[in-house]
Amino acid sequence: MATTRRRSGPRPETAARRREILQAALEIFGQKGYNNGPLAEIAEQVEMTHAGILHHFGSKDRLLVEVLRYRDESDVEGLDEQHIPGGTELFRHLVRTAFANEERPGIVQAYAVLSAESVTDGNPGRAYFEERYTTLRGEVADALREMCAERGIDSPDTVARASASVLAVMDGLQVQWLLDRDNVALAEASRFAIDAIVTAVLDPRPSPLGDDLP
Amino acid sequence: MATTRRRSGPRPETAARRREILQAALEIFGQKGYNNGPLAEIAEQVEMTHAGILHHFGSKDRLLVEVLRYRDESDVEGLDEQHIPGGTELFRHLVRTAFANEERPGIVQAYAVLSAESVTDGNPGRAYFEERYTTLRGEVADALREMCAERGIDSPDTVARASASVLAVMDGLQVQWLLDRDNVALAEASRFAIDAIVTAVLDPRPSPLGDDLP
DNA sequence: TAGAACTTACAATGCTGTCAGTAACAATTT
DNA sequence: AAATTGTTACTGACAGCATTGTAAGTTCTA
Repeated sequence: MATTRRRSGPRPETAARRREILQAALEIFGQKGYNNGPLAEIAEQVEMTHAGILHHFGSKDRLLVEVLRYRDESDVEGLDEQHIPGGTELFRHLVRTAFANEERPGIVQAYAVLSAESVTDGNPGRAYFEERYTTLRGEVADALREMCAERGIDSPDTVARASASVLAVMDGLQVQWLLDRDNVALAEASRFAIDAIVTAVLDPRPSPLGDDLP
Repeated sequence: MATTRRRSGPRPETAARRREILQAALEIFGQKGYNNGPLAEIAEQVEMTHAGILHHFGSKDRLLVEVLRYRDESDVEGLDEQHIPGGTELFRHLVRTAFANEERPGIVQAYAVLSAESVTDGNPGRAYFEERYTTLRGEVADALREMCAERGIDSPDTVARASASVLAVMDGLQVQWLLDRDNVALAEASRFAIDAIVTAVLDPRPSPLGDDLP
């Protein structure tokens, strides 16, 4: 005999509250890293106790995973939105994002710190970043292939290397920028490097370093 | 009246013992990060208690600083040795190092994790990395200027952007590689990107992305 | 024989996670 | 419409562990 079950689910305001927590967590993890960013501090920022946060997310590990997903869903970063424009437009978008990021060092730092931390022993964010890089490289590669096709070029190896390189410069420059925010060359470098890499794909030239390297 | 002081200083074997500790610390910090890498674990690896390590280095903070300096002194990395060959040779050296690094993921990881961690609140390694990047950018810039001079080119802005970009790709690619070690494109990408960036300095071409960006 | 190189023991803190309880609320019953 | 009742969203207290650093004592050796 099936008794009539009483179900209520989360209350209307809870979704918003959780977003507040995720936002606060992003800030704290950004400033102090995941391992060094205590739940209590996140809790304090949303006027709650740390037990309250654990009520919502179960564990600190799960909170991190949700934080990373949250950053994707909201257009906080904007780098990898659902709908990516093809061809040239993607790179123009990347360059604009790089400039826009100057206004939000918090998110930039969170991303830089958490991605590097993710490669350490048993870090709960690792799977997220593995997948993320794979996806992003794929998107950049698609855009490059499209540009190649328009010009009647085909060079799969080059496209793969270039995709990784584009993401790498952007990440690497962010770390340097976080250590030296007044250095204008760092802000301008993304534009320069992306141009250089895309050009090398579309219009390859002989290496200035010789051809006898490993 | 100056009494004859009895001074002993460190014992002969101590220097070697400290190097053992630094090596162990580099490994542990590399695997788990600084914040998450306990002294006890480092101590265990050199068959000592954590108090023994504190006897030698005073505090965990000071140990980190010594670890970073140690990595420079020993040719562990090889990237920034005392005597850097000028011009083209520097870039050839960078490319070789990138390939060689495939054999030592431990050090690569230590570097990637610790540099990113250094941008967090009150991290004791921050000053080290700030200085390191400034120095390295300077060295790359010198090499680029030399190459420019040989070809009668002069473009200070470009040189500054390119120097930062070269270091950035290398660092960024390392993080991606740590997350996906079987991806051969990642190993080959440094070579590709460095070529692309150096070429863009020596032989600039119009941007494929248009000139209307921020 | 003083000082170097430790060890053991411990103090002090900080952190995550659990548990029991409380207040508010939403769904159901009366 | 009011009373009922299960559920949600917490709090406060605390267990339990990990970690850094200190202090006192021991052994060895220059």
